Amino acid sequence: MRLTSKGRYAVMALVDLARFNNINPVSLRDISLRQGISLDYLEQIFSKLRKKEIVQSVRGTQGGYILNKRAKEIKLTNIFEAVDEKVKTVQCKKDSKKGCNGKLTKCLTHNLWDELENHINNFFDEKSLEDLVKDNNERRV
Amino acid sequence: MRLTSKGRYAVMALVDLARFNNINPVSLRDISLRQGISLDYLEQIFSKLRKKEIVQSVRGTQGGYILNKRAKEIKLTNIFEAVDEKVKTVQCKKDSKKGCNGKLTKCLTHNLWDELENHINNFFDEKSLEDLVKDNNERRV
DNA sequence: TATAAACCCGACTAAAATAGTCAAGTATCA
DNA sequence: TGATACTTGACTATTTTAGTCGGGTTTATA
Repeated sequence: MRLTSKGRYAVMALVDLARFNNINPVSLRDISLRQGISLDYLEQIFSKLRKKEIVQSVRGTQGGYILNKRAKEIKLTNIFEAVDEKVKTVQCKKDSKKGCNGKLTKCLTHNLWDELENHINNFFDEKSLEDLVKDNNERRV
Repeated sequence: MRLTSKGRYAVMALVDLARFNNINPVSLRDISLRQGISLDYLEQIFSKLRKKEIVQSVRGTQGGYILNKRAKEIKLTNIFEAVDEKVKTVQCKKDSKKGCNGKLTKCLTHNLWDELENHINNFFDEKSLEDLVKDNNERRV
């Protein structure tokens, strides 16, 4: 099991963005430099974040992105969903040959993966962007 | 983030094995048929489980595998570790250019991934093979 | 003692996913 | 009008995954 870079980058970039928010739009170029993430890749990621209304874009010079909601209201779940990073455990539904979708007796561990998914998602549901920014400021002091 | 088949298969196979334990060794061929997992792939997986002393092998005709410990003592953590399925979140240590290993100011989200890892590992630490077998028997009734 | 069942081991490979890159735009400010 | 920055979609190299394949060795049993 691994978390992909896309998800990590999305969170890193948004924490970066959240710190500068309410002042001016932040350009991807700046985030790219500060966080060491490829600009082109960031553009892909922010395109998704914008479509899911997590950020707003400001075009033109001095443009960039701003948060579209308060940091408190943006949960990690929302971020991961936006960039297609979801916890996948069982594939029972997709392919009728594998997994257990038809037969009641199969998939001895189905329940387990469900539980695990819930466990992880609870963690993501509870953490907001604000929490991360705060957490960061505290450690900085 | 996804859980790979190797980890899922390992758990499925061991639950299957645990149900028949204390009677005779169970052959991979049987597990392969019951669980729909490629025999060759199972052999790879069980080779790792054996090296980590989770199962014992019995060679020759009528051979197979048996658990090397009581089902209660085999935690999911042990299984995942054995098949190299671990929760990977941050790569800070490996590559000195990326991540945050040197610099104190980088990696705004380092703490987060640590927490997440702990959260998931707690789940795996608590679940034993016995729990899964029991859980299964209950639902079967 | 021959044979078949089963484990053992390492190399190979096809397919998918990931992590980007690249090119050609459009909008806006100064 | 030029520079900055977002927008979009196609392309691609690399890595990982999920196996396959071909050869072993061991051992019960007929």
